[in-house]
Amino acid sequence: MPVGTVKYYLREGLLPAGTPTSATQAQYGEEHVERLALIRVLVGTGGLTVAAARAALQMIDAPAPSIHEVIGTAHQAIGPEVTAEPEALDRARSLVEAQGWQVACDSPALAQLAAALDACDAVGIPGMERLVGRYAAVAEQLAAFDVAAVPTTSPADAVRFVVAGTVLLEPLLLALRRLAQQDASFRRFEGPDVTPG
Amino acid sequence: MPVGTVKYYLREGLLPAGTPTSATQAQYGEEHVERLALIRVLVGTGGLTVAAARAALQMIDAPAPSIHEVIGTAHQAIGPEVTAEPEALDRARSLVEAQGWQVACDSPALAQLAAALDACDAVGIPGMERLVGRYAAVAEQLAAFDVAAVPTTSPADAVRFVVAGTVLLEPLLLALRRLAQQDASFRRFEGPDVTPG
DNA sequence: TGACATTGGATAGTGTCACCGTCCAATATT
DNA sequence: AATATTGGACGGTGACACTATCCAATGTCA
Repeated sequence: MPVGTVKYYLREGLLPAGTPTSATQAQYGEEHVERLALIRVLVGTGGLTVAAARAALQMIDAPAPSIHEVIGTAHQAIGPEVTAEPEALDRARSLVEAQGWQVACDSPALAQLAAALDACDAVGIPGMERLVGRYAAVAEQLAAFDVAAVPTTSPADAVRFVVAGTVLLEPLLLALRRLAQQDASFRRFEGPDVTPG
Repeated sequence: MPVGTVKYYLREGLLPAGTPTSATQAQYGEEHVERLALIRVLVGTGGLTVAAARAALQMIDAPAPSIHEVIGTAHQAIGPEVTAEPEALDRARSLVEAQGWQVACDSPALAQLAAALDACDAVGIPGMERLVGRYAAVAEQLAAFDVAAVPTTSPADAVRFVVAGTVLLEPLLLALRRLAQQDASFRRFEGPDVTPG
């Protein structure tokens, strides 16, 4: 990892300064190395901006007492900032309500859902209602795994898991979906029989 | 939509030029408006770069005969370019094999999966094996919906659906997962009883 | 002890990306 | 004929994640 990048992360407050031993020297420990790995992963694989990564790391440094709160704050810090029309938000809210989900009515994920629905409408994806229902059912399964996997050993562990998991399992999920799509399309369109010709 | 942006898309080859009626005039039709909406959605909500969007649109303009091929090419065009170590790639491949999935052995989604797995390792997410297996099962469900929903009315419709669906259903899925997480964490951590205190 | 390399800190520069502003000449419009 | 609009070319802008340069102070080694 380039030195300049480390300095940049120090400057941006992602990486805490070492304990200074003199005017031009500071001591860094194992914790700093782990922190750097976490930053690289959040910014690199997770695709977070450094601002979002800073917010995420601050949550890890100062864990909120309630894990439910942590998840909400993590979503706030991590998710892309999306603005949606009020009526689109209402649609998203009613969809969530139809699923029987309890979510904060000002959650940024609602705006993200609203924007995604609007986008699908704009290009006219056929059979969206059915698809959304099934996606919601699947999302519920995923969330059950995620939340069940949150360690209860200590608040710090829980926060770290929530932040890292929320960010890192997204690319994992998308990659798996793509691979599964390739398999499914192979089964459906290439089939067991060779393409005639 | 600002005029400058439209000009930019024209310059970048995302939007085909209108039929010129004179040296300083050109005719645009409904198709161009639809195209603009598609572009906005791909680069806005879908988060594609203009280069990726151009590749995606080129697929729509010149549909490959086989839909399976289209999906592969779409993943190539749309997905982030990720490089992974050979051993990480092998791990991803063996995971895919364990699922019984048939995928092209050079699919970019494999590199994405490998990178995601490496990232999870780097920060030490506990219980990854179980989680990955469950995520894979869920991804299989999703892919089944997706592929079953591909219209067979015409190759053009199919390609359009695949490209738009691949891109747009990702933010939808992520938003739904976040909302479902909030609900699940509410149920687990806030519970039916009010926090004592 | 003295030459040299390294470090921390500050500052400014780089490359990329999506987009926006400006200009000009040619054409519509009134 | 006067004015407005358009297409096209070109350069500028702001955000972002770095990256290079400089300097003074310190560490290291002969």
